[in-house]
Amino acid sequence: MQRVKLDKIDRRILRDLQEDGRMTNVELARRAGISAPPCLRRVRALEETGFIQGYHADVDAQALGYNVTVFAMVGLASQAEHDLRAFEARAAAWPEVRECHMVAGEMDFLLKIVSHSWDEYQKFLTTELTVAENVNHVKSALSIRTAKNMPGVPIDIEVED
Amino acid sequence: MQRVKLDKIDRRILRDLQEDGRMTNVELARRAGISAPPCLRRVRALEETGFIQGYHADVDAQALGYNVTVFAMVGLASQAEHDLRAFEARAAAWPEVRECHMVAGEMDFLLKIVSHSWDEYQKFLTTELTVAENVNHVKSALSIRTAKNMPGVPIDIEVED
DNA sequence: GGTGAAACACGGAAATT
DNA sequence: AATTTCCGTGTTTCACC
Repeated sequence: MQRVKLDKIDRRILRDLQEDGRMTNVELARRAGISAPPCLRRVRALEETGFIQGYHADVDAQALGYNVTVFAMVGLASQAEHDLRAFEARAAAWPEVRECHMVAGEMDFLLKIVSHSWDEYQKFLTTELTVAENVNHVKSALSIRTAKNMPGVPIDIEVED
Repeated sequence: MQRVKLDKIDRRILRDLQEDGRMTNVELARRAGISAPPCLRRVRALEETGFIQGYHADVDAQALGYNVTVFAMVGLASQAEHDLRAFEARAAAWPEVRECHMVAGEMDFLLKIVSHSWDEYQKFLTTELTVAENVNHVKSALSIRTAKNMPGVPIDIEVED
């Protein structure tokens, strides 16, 4: 990762693209207060230095039948680095597991899992997750409703460079 | 939300745009096996019916100095609908709170929070979250590392229409 | 869903400060 | 060194089949 400082224009670009990833370069430039070519160069630079890691359409999970989101709190029997990595690799391979975070506290991993139904989740839980190597215990927190779901991070453009 | 069935081409479009939200319409059409104009019509229809809720650049949180991600498990004193809504409104107004899910289980809400540092998080915790109306207890799970972070849902194009 | 055409945006190169 | 203007190329998006 580059440690070059971002100026106000860069942050403005990041904020706008985080808000609307399909904004055209001319509109982006207009908002940033510069002309299109340097704006595009900045975007390319932000992509190449990894500040922008990609662009994604936000697909409505429920519209596709994914009605159930569950956060699974997983405790492992062994926390040796090799065993942690092995579990992470297994979690990454399950398509219904969308996020896998190693956390400090009473659990070892927090997983965000999407399913078509509670039954489907239970099947995944009993035939995949709880029986996986080194998994000690799993607590499931079913998401009833999502009040906020903002991608990315807050970007304040009004700070000094 | 429309309950019209998506055909294989629609699912292909959704999958590709979820993967790369800035893919050009001609490339999208080429992959879907149709020409550009009908492809664009499908994309617009998917946007208007809400299957596609938006497009977002995936900004590297760490590169912007957000080194700390915390999952806060919040228990409320009162679970009356009015009080739940009040807490959700408050959570939605905090910019560092990126996600707020009401969950079933031992807690009431699961929040995903980003901060520049552990200190900044503790300040938020002690001056905002724990002192907020109706908040009973908060357990913080600091994310050590993220092994997987896939946006959206798995989209299988090879199912019958 | 496909075809053709106009409007527009992208992405160089040269000119400007 | 960076931004602005200009222009060729490709894409988007319209009307129509």
